[in-house]
Amino acid sequence: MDRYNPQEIEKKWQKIWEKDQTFRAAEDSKDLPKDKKTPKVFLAEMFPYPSGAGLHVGHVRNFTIVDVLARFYKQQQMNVLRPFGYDTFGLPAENYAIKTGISPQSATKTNINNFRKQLKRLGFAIDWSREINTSDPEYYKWTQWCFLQLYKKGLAYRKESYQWWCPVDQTVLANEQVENGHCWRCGTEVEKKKMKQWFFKITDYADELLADIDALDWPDKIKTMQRNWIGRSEGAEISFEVADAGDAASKMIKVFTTRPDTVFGATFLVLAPEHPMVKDLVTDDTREKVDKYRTETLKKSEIERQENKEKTGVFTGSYAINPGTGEQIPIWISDYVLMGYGEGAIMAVPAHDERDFEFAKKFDLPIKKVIEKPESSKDDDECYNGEGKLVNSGHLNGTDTSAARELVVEWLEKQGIGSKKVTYKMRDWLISRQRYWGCPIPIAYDEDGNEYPIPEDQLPVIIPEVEDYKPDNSGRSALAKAKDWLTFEMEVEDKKTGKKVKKTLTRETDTLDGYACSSWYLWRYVSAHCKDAAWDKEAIKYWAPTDVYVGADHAVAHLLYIRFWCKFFADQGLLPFREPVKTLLYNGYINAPDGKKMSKSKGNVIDPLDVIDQGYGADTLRTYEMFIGPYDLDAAWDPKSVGGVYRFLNRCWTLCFDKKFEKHDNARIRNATIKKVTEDIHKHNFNTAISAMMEYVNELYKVGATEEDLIILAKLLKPFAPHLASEMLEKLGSDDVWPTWDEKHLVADTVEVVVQVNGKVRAKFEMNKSELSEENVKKRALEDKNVQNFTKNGIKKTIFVEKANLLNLVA
RNA sequence: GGCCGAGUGGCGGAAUUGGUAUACGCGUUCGACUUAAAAUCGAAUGGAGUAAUCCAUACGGGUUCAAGUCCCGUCUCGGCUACCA
Repeated sequence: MDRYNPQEIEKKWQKIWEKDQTFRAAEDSKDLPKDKKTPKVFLAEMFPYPSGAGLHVGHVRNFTIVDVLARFYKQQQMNVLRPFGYDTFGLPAENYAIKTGISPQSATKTNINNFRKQLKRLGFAIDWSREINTSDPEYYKWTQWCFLQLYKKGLAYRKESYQWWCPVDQTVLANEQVENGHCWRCGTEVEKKKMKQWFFKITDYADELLADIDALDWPDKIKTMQRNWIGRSEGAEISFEVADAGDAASKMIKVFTTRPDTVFGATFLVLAPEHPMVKDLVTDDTREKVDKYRTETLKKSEIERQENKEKTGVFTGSYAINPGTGEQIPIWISDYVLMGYGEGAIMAVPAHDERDFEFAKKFDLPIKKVIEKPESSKDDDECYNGEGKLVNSGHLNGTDTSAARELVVEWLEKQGIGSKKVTYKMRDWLISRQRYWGCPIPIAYDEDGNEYPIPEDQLPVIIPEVEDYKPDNSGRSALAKAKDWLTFEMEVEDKKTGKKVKKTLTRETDTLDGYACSSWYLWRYVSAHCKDAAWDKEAIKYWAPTDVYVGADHAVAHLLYIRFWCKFFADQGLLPFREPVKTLLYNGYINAPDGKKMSKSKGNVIDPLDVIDQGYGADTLRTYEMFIGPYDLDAAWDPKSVGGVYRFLNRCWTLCFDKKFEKHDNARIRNATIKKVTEDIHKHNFNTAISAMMEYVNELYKVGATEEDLIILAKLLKPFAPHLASEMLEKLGSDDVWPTWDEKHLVADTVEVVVQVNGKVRAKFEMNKSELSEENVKKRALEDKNVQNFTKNGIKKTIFVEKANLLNLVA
């Protein structure tokens, strides 16, 4: 008989699947399954950036998880949608173009072709008819359309904002291009430069994005990260009057606090150095020092500002009035107060806030206790930030801090100087990139700088090819160099007269953040080639939302953005659901055999295609990566263990092709294995599902396998090792319908009873299940010499646990 | 500093959620086959001890008839976050 030859059978089955379009799902409304009884399942991985290096083992792990589920559900006769796509915009292609002059368009095409070929060699059950690519005009036409929908509702807008700027390369840098405060290309320290930027108003959805996290079937880790990212805090906004300010515009300073209950303990105010009111608060005496401090802080890089944990600051020369005590308190500026959060100003309560305490100590400012900590409190720090009863707080003395938080706000509200306020750490999503290789923002400007959206019927705004891909020194992308593209004539409504006029407009040269392109691709999949809409209404109703989404990255960014877009489009009546992903699986990384991250520079990269070509084949690779450990944990590659999995598949082969069928009755282990594998796949315990199959095969080797045993084995194996399993099923003349188990086979006639004395195992014996009772077991147990030995001084208590077949005697 | 997760053989990891700790795989050792090696097949494999038995799930306590699992404290590692008022 032939030996197990993965090369041969894998090629054979890949050809068959391609020819038969085995994994094709119903495309549009006409095509959708009428049969409502067959449930649908929509599975996807986070689509990859197709780099020139091709697939790596991390991709294989990610995609195999999806594939196992897709094949498993398909074998269970469900309607499975398992598409694939490429996230192709981005810096690597652009940098490659700058270096080589090869256009990103063409490099991307080459890379996709390579990726597709490799994916096919892994035997993934992909519906290739709906392959998508974000840099395809057919696709980004609809990304631009999405942008316009947000624009129409005021959720895409422009405002001035600081951007990273490299003074040597004369270009704007994305956050990820800034490494420890330095430009990733030339190593120059980067600066912040104020520029007009596009934003999406994700903050409008902050509350819903937060509230809906609870109900998600997502890993807690991600849920917590998203909650922290949104960073909602409830508190109050309080206005402090500036003393002796007269009728000046800056008479009141607004602060945000989560502890309004401590307002009587506010002994000074601190403003962020950038705070616009600082200039009105300085006096002739302090001006020089304040100006110096402000320039120094602004000059400091973010890194320096973070490094220097010691508090710094200067007194402005002005005072504010504490609304509780009526006392005058000094106003300071310090870089520990951030302009971007709350009001950019705080009331400092040094007795009950550690940062304020530190600041007060350093500059010798008064510290006034307003909370009496409860006697039970073990906290013996000088600064107490817990709960307690108020003291030194006028009419609120004796009130609990929790109640006081409400009362203080009510009291301030009556005086018109305070109100409840909620703030978020999350900011609006900055989406403009001064990059060539991205989706053009469909906006143009007239000579006065007025914005005009490109009408939907004129989409897509195509990316023009250029000669030189370098950004120019104005901070604009290389798109600005495409002169023919840059200016054009369009009929628009004149902003003043309201009449239709033809105007010469200049296009926006910023492109969209790549995350915008990936914020809606899951919906494109349901009708990948739909010509007249981003997604087909009927198809989306049938397939979406995504049932299982698998990835290893983008815990907050991408996974928050798709939730935001989903809620937005649901509000426009374009999506019939408010959360895009039901179950999220977040898989771990695969590290090099030494446990370190794989990297080209370290030379420790394992190429999955090499593993296949070494002779192991795709089935071994897939099965190994599922066996390597729990899917959500990082794992180190172990070349020896790959061999172990290959041996296992080889044993499956031998059992099927090289041995005679036996008549042995293996119903028990067969049914137990079906149950274990089925339940484990449902729970995503892929590693233990494979263990169970190994045990099954070991047993069949010992006692001999019947034809039925082998059919079951092949069916269970198919999601993991589809080529081998298909070959086995072909020989056995069986379909691949997922098997069910019969509980009656799992109940044995006899069971092993365990007898413990004081919790330690002292005897084991077989017993007929029908005779299993406390008395019978105890009687048998006491016949045992060992048990007698340990119970010489009598038995105080007997515990019988039927479900564990266990008797514990307390002696 | 804060929040979260983890710590089980030589290694990757199992353990029905409080009920026989160490499944499965790797490695190692022995044996079979072979002129030999590889491959394959079979057996053994937490530690100590001749043995009965004892000791082992990071460490120290506790709850319980019974703890890897629950509670309290300590240590170590990993992730995220970083003056967010």
